[in-house]
Amino acid sequence: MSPKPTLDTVAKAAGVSKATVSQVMRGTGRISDATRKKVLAAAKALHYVPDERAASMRSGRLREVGMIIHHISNPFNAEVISGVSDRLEQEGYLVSVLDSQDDPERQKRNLEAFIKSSRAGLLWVPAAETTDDTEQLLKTHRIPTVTFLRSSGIEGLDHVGIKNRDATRKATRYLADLGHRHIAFFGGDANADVRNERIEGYTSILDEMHLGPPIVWEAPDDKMSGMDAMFALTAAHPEVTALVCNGDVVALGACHALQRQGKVPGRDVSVIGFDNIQDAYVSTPPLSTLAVHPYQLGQKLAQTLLARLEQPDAPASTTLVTAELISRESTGPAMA
Amino acid sequence: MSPKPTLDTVAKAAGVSKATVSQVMRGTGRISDATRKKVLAAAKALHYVPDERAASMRSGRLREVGMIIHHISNPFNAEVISGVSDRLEQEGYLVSVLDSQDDPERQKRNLEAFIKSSRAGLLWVPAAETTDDTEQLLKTHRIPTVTFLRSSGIEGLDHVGIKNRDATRKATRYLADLGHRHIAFFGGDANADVRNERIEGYTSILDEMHLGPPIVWEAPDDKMSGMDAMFALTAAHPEVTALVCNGDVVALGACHALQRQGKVPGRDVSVIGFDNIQDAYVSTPPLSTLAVHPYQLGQKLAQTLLARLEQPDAPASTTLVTAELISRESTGPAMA
DNA sequence: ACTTCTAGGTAAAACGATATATCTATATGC
DNA sequence: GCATATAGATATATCGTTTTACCTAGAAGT
Repeated sequence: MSPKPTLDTVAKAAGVSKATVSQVMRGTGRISDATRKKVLAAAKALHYVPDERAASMRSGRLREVGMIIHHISNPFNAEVISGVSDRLEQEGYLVSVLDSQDDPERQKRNLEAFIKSSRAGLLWVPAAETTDDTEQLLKTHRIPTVTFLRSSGIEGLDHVGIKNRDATRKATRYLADLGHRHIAFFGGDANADVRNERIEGYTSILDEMHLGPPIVWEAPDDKMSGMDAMFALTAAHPEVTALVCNGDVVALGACHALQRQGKVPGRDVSVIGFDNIQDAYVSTPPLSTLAVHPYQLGQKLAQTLLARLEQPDAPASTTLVTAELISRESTGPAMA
Repeated sequence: MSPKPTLDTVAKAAGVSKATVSQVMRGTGRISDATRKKVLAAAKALHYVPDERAASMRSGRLREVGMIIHHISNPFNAEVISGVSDRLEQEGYLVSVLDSQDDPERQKRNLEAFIKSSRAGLLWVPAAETTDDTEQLLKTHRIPTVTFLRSSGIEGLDHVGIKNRDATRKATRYLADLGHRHIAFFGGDANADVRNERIEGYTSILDEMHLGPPIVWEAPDDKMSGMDAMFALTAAHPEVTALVCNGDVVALGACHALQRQGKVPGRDVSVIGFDNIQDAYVSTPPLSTLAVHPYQLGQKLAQTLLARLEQPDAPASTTLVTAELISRESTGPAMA
């Protein structure tokens, strides 16, 4: 029944002033041991918890950062979140997550709510078709923002991403060294920047090793679609014996398709995924893939935001983390 | 360079008082059309956005609710979140999510941060080993809370759950009707309430149909562990020909184990999962499962919280949604 | 013409914290 | 012994809103 205790409540109970209580709670060190104990006792007894809203309003220090990501259910993202939270919690920040579901409308609503609620900064995976007015929103409100995985059209934002070009170069060269001569790039959405970078890496190796024209095949990023797209690809290009994929999920879909055709991934057709999700190594056969450590990426992300908050006017930074090629059983030498 | 615009900024620009601007922004309808237009124009020009913190402090109305869930990456949970958000956004609430990772320590930190930041209410999946002091925290601060999926030890909280007992009764009877005589319950953690309810349903059918003593087998909730546990189960109980599982993931793990043993799920051993995740119907063979519609569950959840916020002193409610049996190819008649 | 009502607007207090300036003893310097 | 530090506590202004009560004109009623 009693209303929420405030500084005043505690002050009265301890027989001191509000100012004193405030100083004790923040540990400024200007208060004597005797009164400090008194105040702490009173605070504990009343279950007093300071109201962050009031504190942040007056002090101008925000202690909460937001994340807006395209798919909260993606296991990779979940690991990123955990890396971010661990690092930012150390500095006393709370990290709360919004799911845009890769929907520009929803993302805009998220962003508007985000702005109203005054957070210190934003970690953001821009939705696929982010509209200009959404970008405008971020620009005019000058929110400290770090994008990750995907970059935005906005100048001057920090970014943490993956060395995509590098990664697919590694994967493609690996397949070529195994003797494959007809390698396709499989999966993803045509107008995605990230995918284009990956295709660039793939194509560059093809060029360097004179392996003919690139074969690039689209497929939405789920298993089912991956399977269907793979049926289409094998019909159109029966000569293909190796796949560099835009993601593990779609790669697993492709493997399924192969199996339904009586082929064995890793023997008849080699498949390399991207992401190293858990399913990649419990599938049959285990999937070769390009692995990025999402937890570390999350920590890097947190680090970048902290630096930005520290120095709001520093020039924008771009950090790219390398992907490592993990060879499992879905890849093997080309058959003679 | 200009600092963030406030009510005052807009008021000066429009040549009216703060109070007037405030009324226009909230649409109280007491302001004439002429001045309203003036104010709105000024607000737009300055990109003014009200500060939720100040507003909520004064009005006492909170417009943000939090969710704390055990695994943000679970696709089922992601769907729940989306149902919750859609419903609560209609009422002008922002929904932000924290991931406890099923870790009691992290959950407690989440909760403490949550309390400081003053949100209207909490949607909560209690972590597996939730400690007493965590529960105490919620109780003493009287936060409007709805638990879901798992229930807490706290009296008087609303709850939205699944008719677990009912679901596994359906599944077990279905298998028995297919002629199976040795049905095991597979997966989950020994001391989980939800699992116990499911085991109860399973056992009750065994009793009614005189199918011998229950066989209950533990397994952590990932594919790999499911596979390993299944090897152990077949070794210990070769007579088992059907499985009621505690989740799809673990069920898929079991199917894998069967395949590695040269057996065919649905022919040699029938398997029923729980959750109906996307993988369940793109696996080979597609997995029979108990389906709960997570989006609808989310909406129900939002509805329950809204009702609680409306009537803080209403008696606690419990809502259970039914799970539907979806029969796919991982189940079939017992072999003669 | 005089009261009474109402519409449209505003001043000022409040929400719960922090920050700044100020106050009062007591300790210190010479 | 007198000025001056200094430590410990406090009064008060402030952050950006909402709310309440009040004010002022012109409209309406008689």
